[in-house]
Amino acid sequence: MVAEIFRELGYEGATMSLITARTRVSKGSLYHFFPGGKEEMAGEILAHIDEWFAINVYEPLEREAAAAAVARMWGAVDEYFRSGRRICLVGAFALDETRDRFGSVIRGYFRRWIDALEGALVRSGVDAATARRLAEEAVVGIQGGLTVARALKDKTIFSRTLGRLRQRIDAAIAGA
Amino acid sequence: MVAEIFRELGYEGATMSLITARTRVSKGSLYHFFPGGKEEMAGEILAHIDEWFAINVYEPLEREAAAAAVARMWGAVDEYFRSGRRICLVGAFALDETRDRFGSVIRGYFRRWIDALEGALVRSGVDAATARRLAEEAVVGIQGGLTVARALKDKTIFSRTLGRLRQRIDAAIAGA
DNA sequence: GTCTATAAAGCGATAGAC
DNA sequence: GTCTATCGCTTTATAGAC
Repeated sequence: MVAEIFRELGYEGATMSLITARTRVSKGSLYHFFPGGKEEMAGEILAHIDEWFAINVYEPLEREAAAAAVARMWGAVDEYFRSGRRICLVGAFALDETRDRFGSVIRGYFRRWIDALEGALVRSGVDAATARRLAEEAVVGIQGGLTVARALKDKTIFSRTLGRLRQRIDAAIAGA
Repeated sequence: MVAEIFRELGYEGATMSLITARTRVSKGSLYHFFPGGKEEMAGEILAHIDEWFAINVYEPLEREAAAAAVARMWGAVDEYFRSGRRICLVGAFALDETRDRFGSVIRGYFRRWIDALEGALVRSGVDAATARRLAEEAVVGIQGGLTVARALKDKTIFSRTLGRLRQRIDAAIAGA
């Protein structure tokens, strides 16, 4: 709910007044739950996102049968970003002045995603160099797809991007 | 100069006080040149970006020999984004609340880029469906590469992304 | 715990001297 | 044209009643 306000308007755009108005929770209560104020709220939202990706993306990629985990990733990503209607808050924070504030979380999000996908591809028989290249390409492509989809107000761009990346990775797994 | 402040901190993060401090031009003078204030400044910066891309990217793609124009695009893009040290202000604006304010400029930037690249690929003999797919993939990939490069503070991600996209498009032109 | 009222600071923008 | 001083408003954050 609050996360959606940040996703829609960015860190600066999501003012406390707007958050109280939309959640119908007063500032007093908001500061009761988040004594650290806005920064703590955003921090917990980022932690929640990281937890979701850990459970639904990173851990399956790290632990489950590689091909199945990769297949599962596409579904999870498509679901999470609502097929392109939602942007990636971590990516958005990486581009503005919040970058420094949440730098380590932002770095961890992208690094772990790329590393986990690379690992799964290696385990499924793809050679190391190709796995690294494909993993980086996938995470980069997803971010770009979300950005351009929102810029053009055309969510089909994200779907097509996801489809292209999936096809390429599936081919590498099949050919391994 | 001012553009760099916006690129670094985003629309909200680039406050007028900060702009006066860094440019050593007082607010009075700033408002003398930009009566419309901050919004006008950002608008002119976006217009300047659009002009640069029109001259160095779109028009060559639309007018020059297709293969040469595509080759030129990679150089122009790498130069403009300083090999990944600079982000795309248009992409950043697409993700925050400025999206609505500059919506048509943002849409125009991405649409014209994809369309121009698609056109050049078609003219160089690539079939229509493949050209559209490759053009979209390139612009999406560039945006994603810039985002992830900044998030991981690793500009080599952008270089590798550009290399991958270039290779794929060159192969399509060569095979056409 | 939840609220209203308000403080303190920073914001974009303006006035007016020079 | 450029500056300083300041306006009016919004921001984050707090105080204190209930």
